[in-house]
Amino acid sequence: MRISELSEQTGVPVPTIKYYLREGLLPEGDKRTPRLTDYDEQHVRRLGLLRILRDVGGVPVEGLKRLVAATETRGTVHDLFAVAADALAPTPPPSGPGREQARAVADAIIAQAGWDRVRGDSVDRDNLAATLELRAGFDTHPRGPAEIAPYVALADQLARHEIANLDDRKDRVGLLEEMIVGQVVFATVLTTLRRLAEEHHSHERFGEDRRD
Amino acid sequence: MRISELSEQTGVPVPTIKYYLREGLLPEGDKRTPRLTDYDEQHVRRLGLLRILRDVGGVPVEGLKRLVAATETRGTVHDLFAVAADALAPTPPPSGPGREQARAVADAIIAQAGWDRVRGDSVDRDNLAATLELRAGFDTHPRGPAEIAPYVALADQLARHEIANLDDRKDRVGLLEEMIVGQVVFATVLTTLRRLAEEHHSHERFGEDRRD
DNA sequence: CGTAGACGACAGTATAACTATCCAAGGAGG
DNA sequence: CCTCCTTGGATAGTTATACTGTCGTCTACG
Repeated sequence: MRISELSEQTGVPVPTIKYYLREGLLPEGDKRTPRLTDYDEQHVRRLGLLRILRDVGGVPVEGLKRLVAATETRGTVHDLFAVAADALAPTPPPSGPGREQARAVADAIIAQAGWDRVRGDSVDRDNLAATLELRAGFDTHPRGPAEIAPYVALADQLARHEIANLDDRKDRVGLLEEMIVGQVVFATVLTTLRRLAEEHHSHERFGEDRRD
Repeated sequence: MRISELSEQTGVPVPTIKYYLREGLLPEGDKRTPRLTDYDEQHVRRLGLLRILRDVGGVPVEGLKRLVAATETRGTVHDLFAVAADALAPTPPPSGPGREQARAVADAIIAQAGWDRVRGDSVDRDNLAATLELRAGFDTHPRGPAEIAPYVALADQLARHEIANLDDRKDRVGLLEEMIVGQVVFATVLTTLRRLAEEHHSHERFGEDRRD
């Protein structure tokens, strides 16, 4: 199929496809002649994946590049997932004054959860620390790790559920795609659902409350 | 306190403070004379709030403006929360071909959850629909509402927990702040924890799996 | 009384993610 | 064979967001 057809099928404009090609997000097509390149279903699918990650998940193009690079990872599927997790994680903000302590708290939370398969240099350890640090800076509350316990339990549930539901017939990259889409889409869904649920549940407590 | 002091205390550069002032995110200080304006603790706090929402939650300046405007809402605290939810929700992407059906599904999910206090025109109804629509376009799977049920249950739990934990001594805007920070910070925390948990739990199923 | 710092207006910058233009050439229809 | 449309490839331009910098003036404070 030609580039124009690829564009029609996916709804992605031709210049954008060219851009993705340049950035290496989309593999080159089959170059029949220097003037005619052939794209196939694989390209349609990849483009769909890229669009859903960007439009729904807000994953930046840089992250998409890391993800594409991650698919080259050798080793077990577990290794592949670990590299992808780093690719998907935002780059941690520059560390402030309380980072070291926050990092210790983050590590403690992970240990407490029993997540002993998480690499010591996982990007998300720093991300967790950074968030904790900023939060601590805002609110002078005590706010110990106890506050986070329910979220840890929830995340654990969620992860078990999603890992268990992956389709075993797929190949390694297929599994990765399913995992990523699930992660990104359901993170968005969950955030939206949570806002909806708070709107509903705030009625019981605050439906009559006109405090000033 | 002078603007330079406000800057030092919060770590936000003076030009940025001026920018926030121009945009109306920060209330004007007390103008003692045309050349001397006095800022106080309230400004320090507000600046901290703005920074945490932007740096941790990635809330765009536009959203912050809507949030500031929301604090003017009359009515019950529940009404206030509802307006804030709309302010915090991303603007739904332009609707595609399957939006109407997706919106019906979204409404059904909300009804099924028993969230009957959610306004009919809540922005998040459209957001949920938009996400569902994009997801459906990617994967040709059946993927009925059953798939979403566990997330609904989780969001319900989460919302109950957070509403119940709000500090009753605060005034309406104080409650709003606490709710917003909780929502934004814990959305980020949960996303990070989930990636960590998936890294851990993928080991059990895929730790030896080198499939090709 | 001299000057550092504040105000306010406005212009400039950085980054991300596209989008547009151009050109030469190949290929499909007639 | 001729014509015209489309492609590939390179490069330049655009839009949006979120700041950041400069300038002229003026005044509170030492």
